[in-house]
Amino acid sequence: MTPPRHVFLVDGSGFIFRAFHGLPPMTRPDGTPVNAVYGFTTMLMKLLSETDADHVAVVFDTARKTFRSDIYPAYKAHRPPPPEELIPQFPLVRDATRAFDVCCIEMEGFEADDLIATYARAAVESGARVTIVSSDKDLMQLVGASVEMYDPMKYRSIGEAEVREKFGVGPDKVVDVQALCGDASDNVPGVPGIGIKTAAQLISDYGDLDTLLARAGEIKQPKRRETLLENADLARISRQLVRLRADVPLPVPMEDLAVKPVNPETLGAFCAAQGFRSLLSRLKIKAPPIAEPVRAATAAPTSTAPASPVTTDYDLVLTEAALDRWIAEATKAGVVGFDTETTGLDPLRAQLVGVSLAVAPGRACYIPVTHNPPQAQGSLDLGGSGPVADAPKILPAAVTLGRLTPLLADPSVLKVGHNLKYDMQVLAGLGLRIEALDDTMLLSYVLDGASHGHGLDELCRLHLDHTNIAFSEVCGTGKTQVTFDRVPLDKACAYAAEDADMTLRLHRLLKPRLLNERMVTVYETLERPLVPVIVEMERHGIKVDRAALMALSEDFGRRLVELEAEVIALNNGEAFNLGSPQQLGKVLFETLNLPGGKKTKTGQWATGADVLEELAHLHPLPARLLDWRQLAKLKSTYTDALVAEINPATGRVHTSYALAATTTGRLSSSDPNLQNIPIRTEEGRKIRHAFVAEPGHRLISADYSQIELRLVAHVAEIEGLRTAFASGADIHAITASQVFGVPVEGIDPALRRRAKAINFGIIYGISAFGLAAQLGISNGEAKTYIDAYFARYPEIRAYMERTKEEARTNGFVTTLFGRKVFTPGIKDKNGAMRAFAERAAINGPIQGGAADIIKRAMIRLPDALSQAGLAARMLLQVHDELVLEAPETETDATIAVVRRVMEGAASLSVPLVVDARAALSWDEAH
DNA sequence: AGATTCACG
DNA sequence: GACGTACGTGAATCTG
Repeated sequence: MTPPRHVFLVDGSGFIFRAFHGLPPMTRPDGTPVNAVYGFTTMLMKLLSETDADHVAVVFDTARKTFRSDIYPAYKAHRPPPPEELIPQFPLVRDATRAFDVCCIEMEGFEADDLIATYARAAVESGARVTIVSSDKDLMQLVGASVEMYDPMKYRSIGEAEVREKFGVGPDKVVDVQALCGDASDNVPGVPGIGIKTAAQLISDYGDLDTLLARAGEIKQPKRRETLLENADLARISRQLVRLRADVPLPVPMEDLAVKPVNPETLGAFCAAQGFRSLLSRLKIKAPPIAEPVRAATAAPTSTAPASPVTTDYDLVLTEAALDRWIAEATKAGVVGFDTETTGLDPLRAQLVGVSLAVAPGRACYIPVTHNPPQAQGSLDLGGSGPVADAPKILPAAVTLGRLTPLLADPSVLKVGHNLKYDMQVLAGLGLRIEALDDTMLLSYVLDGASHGHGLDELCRLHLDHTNIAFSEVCGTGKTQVTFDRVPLDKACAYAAEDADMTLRLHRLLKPRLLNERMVTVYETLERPLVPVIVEMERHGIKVDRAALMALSEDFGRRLVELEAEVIALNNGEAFNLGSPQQLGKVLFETLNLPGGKKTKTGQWATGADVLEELAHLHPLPARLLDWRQLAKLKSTYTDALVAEINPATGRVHTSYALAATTTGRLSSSDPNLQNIPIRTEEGRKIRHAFVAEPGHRLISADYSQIELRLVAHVAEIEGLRTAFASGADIHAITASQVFGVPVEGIDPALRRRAKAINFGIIYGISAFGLAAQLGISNGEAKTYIDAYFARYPEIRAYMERTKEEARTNGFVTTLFGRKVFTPGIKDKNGAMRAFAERAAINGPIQGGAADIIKRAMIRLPDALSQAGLAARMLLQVHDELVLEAPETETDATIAVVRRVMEGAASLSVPLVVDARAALSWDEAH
């Protein structure tokens, strides 16, 4: 028997819980939930393929009762039973472990952590290194010279430095610190009032817990001294609870942990039974490497560079013949991974540098279009000799683009990209169009929502166990960063071809999931067709009146100076930074001694607008400061910033819409954000007034009236609201009348305002606290309103319960178009977290449904306009509003088409109503 | 980098 | 009984 050299101890129980909460729900064909099993299986597959460990075990907890409950009955006693969907997964995870021919270890009366401690000790004593696969902080006490931890979900190693970062002390003192600060999630009491920071300080000062407790009388702070003296026993008990036992008799001898080669058939059978088809296909791809296991090699590389599952064959295309071969191959395949490389991130300014194509996994090429590799110093090289002459010669751009154009336009060849919006923008600048496209970013977004990001690198790590070449590795960072056209061709090829290759591989994995996971409709009718529409909107941009904005900036700047002087004067001439909430808090509540100060959760004085408004009754300073803040915000975020965003080539402002960013399916806008242009105040509207139409044109603003409340009425089937909407009258007044039992004519503005606030509250998953804060009334009063509302519209309560239940069962809720809005935290043991998730779940179908409807309208609008012979262009989307620019002579006809398309984008049990107007500026059109 | 504040729907 | 809350975003600024 060879002694172990590197032992892997996997915390199975810990992983199950994290995977369950961290991964979107998945079910086997028979309905058994398997998301944690899937996460576990991929994790183990990855670990085993990458590590040089020669001994591996997965360690589990058994029953809830352990020796610790004898010491302290409350230990972990408050934990709720595991979620129902998790229970069937416990045995399956053990099956998964056995499918890899890896040992499962567990023992009555001991936690997995104690077994891990024991095996780690045994391994270290026999001279081996140990890696504990877990992120559980309770295991951090075991870290040492030969023992490290590895967090399998964050791909992060935890050594002494990371432990010190977490606990403020080295691993040997972790137990003492935990004994003092306790652990709420395990019900370890600790010493009341002592948190992790204080505990670390105390242990650092006194060396260890026993010394500290013996000398507690010397502590200066009276409060701290007393609690320590009083709770010394509690600290000692806590230490017993957190200290892991390393002396458990080994249930399985160490030599049994020796790694055995995986039997692909056993593993394949298991994956097939669970419906893990993506893993199955990966197994098949990996068939040769598995037949000759990576870990059989004694000097296997460490985990940083996982072996690629298939051999890669990346070709740098420099001749017309090669280019033609690749294009022919792509055409024959009918599907091609596609990516562009450019000189920058802004697609309107970036230059195309090269294009990569992938025709099969591992088979890809890079076609340079315009490269300017760095010239050797001092060599201007006009004579054709020297280093530059040795650089490979690329095809003329006109030839390359000429050959690519028909491929891109060919509707029978599917171009698969990742965030194709970007590539389409760049190509559009060269007059190239793409027909027939799929976007892996959008596929990932509709399938997995916000459970993880949708960047190419992240998806490759997640689904393909592959770490892409980093952009920074190719182009450098900071001052030494170069644009892609300066990168040597071989390096550029390796990077660019990989992106196209990985995109195609992701597509093979993600596209088939659409059908199983019922996402075909959302992807095909809402997401994919929106891409070219957004491309056009972004490229077109909107005109802003530069002179008007600059004049506003100056005006705001002058008034800011005046206001600052006034505020300083009101602070007895004492200068401070008006933009610093911290300094302002001191001025208000310490210098001026104003009452009613609240603290934020970090212990700072809260100085939000609501606080300042309250204080305005007592002192002139807060009101001045509010004015200052408003102008400072408008100047820095809008007037100054927007002028800087004007594209010199077009004279217009071009925002960027994120298509895969929000949890609910909405778009978001950035660089600059044109979805939060001011409107609520008079000063703010001046900024909106600077968004204008070109000469001879008009801006048209068309917005859905009350679309979210209409969706509530429809989705929750609220009869009272439905009839109210059908009548076409003022919805908030009708609500007020129905809820408060007053005839509509008798509704005063205050009552209407309350009804309006409740209507909004419903959309947000109402709470008495939230409504009270909104209306400035007591919680109790808010509750009576909500009760009255529920009494009048009983269907709303049923909807809320139904939606929460849907979220608990599935892990997501759905919109009327079938979009999934994931609801992480819906089963969190923390009540506040859970309540938050519940409100988000209630809001999901409403906000998401409205997002679906306007997306559908946006997709239909361009065709509808051109069929009507209208030249109008869509410029902006602001969630429930579309902004268009139309020739002056066509405004009425355009409004008619826009209204028809928007109102007809969905057929609900309540009418969809659109308000639309045309004017010279956005302010007047809205 | 995180917290705070505030602009929008 | 206390806790911390309205839902969803992005940008600027201060601070450690």
